[in-house]
Amino acid sequence: MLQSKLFTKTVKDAPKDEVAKNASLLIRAGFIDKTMAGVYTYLPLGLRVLKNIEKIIRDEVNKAGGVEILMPSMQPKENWEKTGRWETMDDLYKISDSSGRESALGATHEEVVVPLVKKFVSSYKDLPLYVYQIQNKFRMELRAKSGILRGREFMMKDLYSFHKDEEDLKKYYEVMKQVYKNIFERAGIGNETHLTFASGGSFSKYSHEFQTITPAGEDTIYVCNDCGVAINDEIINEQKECPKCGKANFKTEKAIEVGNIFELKTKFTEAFDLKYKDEGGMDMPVLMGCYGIGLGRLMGTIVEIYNDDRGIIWPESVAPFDVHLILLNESLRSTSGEIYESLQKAGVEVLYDERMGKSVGEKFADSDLMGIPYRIVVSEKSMEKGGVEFKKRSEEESSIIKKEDILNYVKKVQ
RNA sequence: CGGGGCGUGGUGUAACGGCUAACAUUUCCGCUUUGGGAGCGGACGACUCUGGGUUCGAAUCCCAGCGCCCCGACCA
Repeated sequence: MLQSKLFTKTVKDAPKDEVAKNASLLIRAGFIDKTMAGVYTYLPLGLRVLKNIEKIIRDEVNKAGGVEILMPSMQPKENWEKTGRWETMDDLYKISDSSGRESALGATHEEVVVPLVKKFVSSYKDLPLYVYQIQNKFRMELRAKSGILRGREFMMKDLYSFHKDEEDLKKYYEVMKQVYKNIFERAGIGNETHLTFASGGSFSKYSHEFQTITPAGEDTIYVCNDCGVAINDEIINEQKECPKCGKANFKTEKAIEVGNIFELKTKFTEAFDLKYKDEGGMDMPVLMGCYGIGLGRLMGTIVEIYNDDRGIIWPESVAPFDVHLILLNESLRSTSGEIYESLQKAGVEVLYDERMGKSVGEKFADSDLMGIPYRIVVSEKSMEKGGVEFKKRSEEESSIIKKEDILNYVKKVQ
C-alpha cells in the first residue's frame, strides 16, 4: 500500500486524555480513533492488525473443529427473559423502537446460540458441535478505560461447544486450552501469558483465564514459581496451594485477561430446554462450554508489551505490514518502485512511503511509531554503499544489502 | 454508581475579571533543504463544551448540565 493513500496522519502529541499506552500509541500512529468513551474506530492500519489477529484465531479454532457463523447484535428480549438475564445482567444494553418494543444488544450470545442449536440438534448423532463467531459485543461499562482494553463495544471471538456428556465436554475443554495457548503464542505473547485458575467451574470447580503479565494489567494474578500456572484473586482467597502442582510459592503480577474458557454445563440449555435423544431414545440434557477472546483487547495487550520510547514494535505475525519501504530521494523513485513491485509479487505486504517533501526525520519517526517489523530505506547514500538499508524495528543496527537479496532477509512468518 | 481531575483552532499549551484570545505544531502557498519530526516568508483555522448567574465588562468567578480521563465498585 502506498503511504500517500493512507488518509490518516501521525501526530506528535497524544491527546492529553489518553493515559493508557496502547491508546496513546495507537492513536498517534493512526491505527485507531476514539469515537466516544470505550468505542473506537479501526483505521486502515489498525484494521489490518485486527484482521491478522482474527486470522490467527480463526485458523486455530477451525483446526479444533470450530464452525463459523455470524449471529446478530440485536436480540429478542424474550430470550433474555427466559434465562433471567434481562433483569440480572447489569451491563446489558436495552434498546427500544418507536412502538416501545424492546430488544437487547448482545453482550454475549448464549441467548441466541442455544435456541439456534435447538433447531438443528435432536440426536446424540448431532453432537458434539462447536460453533463460533467473531463479532461485536456491547457491554454497558460504567467506566470504560485503558484505551482498547476495556470498551463498551468490542470485537470478540466467542465459541460455544455442545456435548452429550461431561466427559466429552471435559475433553473439548482441554482441547480449547491448547488452542488458546497456540493463539497467544502465535500472537507473540506466549511467554507472558499464563493459564490462570479462576472460580466458576461446574464439575472441576475452576474456570480458566488466560492472563498476560504487564504493568498495564487491571487484574492481579499469582503465578506459581514451580509450575508456571497462575491463580486469580478469587482462588487465592479460598486456597493457598497451586491447583496444578500443590506447592504454595507464588509471585504476584499485574495482568490483562486476554481469554477465558468456561464450562456452562446445562445453565443455558435448561433454560431453552435443549435436549437430545441418546442411543436408547431417552431425552438427555445437552452440556455446554463457552470460550471467548477479545480481539481489540488482545491488540492493545500486544502494544502494551511491545513498544519503546519511539513507538510500537509489532510482532511479525500481527503487524499491519511486513515491510516499511521508504524512499528518500526522488532520483531513485523507479528503483524503489521496482522493489515495491517485486516484494508484493513475492507475497510480502509492504507499506511504501513514497511521499516527497517530508523530511528524513519525519519519515523515520513515522516508521518507528507505526512499528512495522522490517524497514528498507532506498536512498542515494544507501546506493553509494551498494544497495538498500535494511533494519529491523526491534534492533538498533542496520545493514546495507543488495536489492536482489531483499527477499532473503524478509522472512515471511505465518 | 461513589470519589477526584480536566474541558480554549485538528493536536499540545498560554492569557491579572479589562485592547482584535497568544504560541507551537498540523494543513495550504512560495523559496530553500534532503540520513532522525530541517529552515525562511506568507496564509487558513476558535461564538474559549452547553445553559444560566454575578459584573460596566467573563476564557477567567458562581451554579447546573454534558463530555473526557483517573481511583474505587462492577465485569456470564
